[in-house]
Amino acid sequence: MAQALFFDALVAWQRRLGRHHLPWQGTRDPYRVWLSEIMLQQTQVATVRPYYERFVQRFPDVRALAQAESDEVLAHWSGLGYYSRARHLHACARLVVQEGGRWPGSAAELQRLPGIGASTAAAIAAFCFGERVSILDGNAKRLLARLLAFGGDLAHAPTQRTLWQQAQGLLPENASATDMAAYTQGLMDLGAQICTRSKPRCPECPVAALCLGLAQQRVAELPHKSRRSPRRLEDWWLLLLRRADGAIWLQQRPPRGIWAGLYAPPVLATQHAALQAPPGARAGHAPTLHPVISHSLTHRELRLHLVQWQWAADAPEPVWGPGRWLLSVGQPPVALPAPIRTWLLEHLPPAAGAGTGFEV
DNA sequence: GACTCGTGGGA
DNA sequence: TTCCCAAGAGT
Repeated sequence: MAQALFFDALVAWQRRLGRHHLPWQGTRDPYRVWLSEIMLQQTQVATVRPYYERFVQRFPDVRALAQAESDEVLAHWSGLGYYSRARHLHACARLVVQEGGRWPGSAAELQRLPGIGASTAAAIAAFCFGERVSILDGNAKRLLARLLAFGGDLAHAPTQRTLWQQAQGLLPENASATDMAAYTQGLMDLGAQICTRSKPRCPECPVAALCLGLAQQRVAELPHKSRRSPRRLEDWWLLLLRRADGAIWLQQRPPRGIWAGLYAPPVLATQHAALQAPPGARAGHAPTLHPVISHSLTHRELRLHLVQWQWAADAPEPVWGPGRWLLSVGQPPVALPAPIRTWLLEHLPPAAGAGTGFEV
């Protein structure tokens, strides 16, 4: 197919009808572009927007981020998911600051930094430096699979590499820096607005005349991806130690696995263990069993059983550590898993001096 | 290569 | 309800 026609048509369309007012646009500051790309990994624009705004307000540049405590960085990521992104983000910021605050100037070098893979590196390099490299995010995969009538199974890595080579081949040798930025944004915008997963708006597509998938009437079946994740069911027993003033004991989770590094009630493996009065509980008081919370992750379906015990006024700190008592989820922000945050918002006592309206 | 890692939205 | 998946990367 005619590569130059596609590139030029997409650039022109992006300038006229693409998105230009997202919070992370209108800058070539690698810090902001990088931050947005990390947040947008596997996460929709509408979800990211408020997180991005809060994050840049608190951490306006890479030095501010590098100097922050990891707990506070995680707290600002709380609810966004895939928390290893926040850990890598923080490590990456410290590496960049170590290098005098200078970012690598190419996609190949960017990709060596933690949390930056091939597609994110290409996005940053194209937006900030106009480098002639192609992204291959979910939008680009879907769009290019249809455009090229590429029927390979995208669940397989070799197939993705092939598509990436095709994507790279669509870039004109003499593509300018500003065109590369518009083109890269165009891939994302066309995928998000026109070449959508279901009900693509082909009549409005600026490259419909070039689309092999459309010509072959295969748009609905492309892209092809096998394998769906089996989701196994797990029961977690959460120990809610409640102090007389309403505070709840939270324990920092281990550095690997689900909710790594976040704060949550201690998790016990069995119902039996959760129903044994923990040391420090008020004698003679039975536990309260709260309604089960169902929470689904990519590979698991969690059933969270919350078992609440009253904490004796004269008891020492709980033996489960490191941890902390929590009276309010508001200020300062705390790194909580989403379902735990939701539950605490309903069950913690109203904030002292309530009515500020910023408890979330 | 196959798994793992969150959360919310849409069909 | 159930499934897919969204500006993917690390192990």
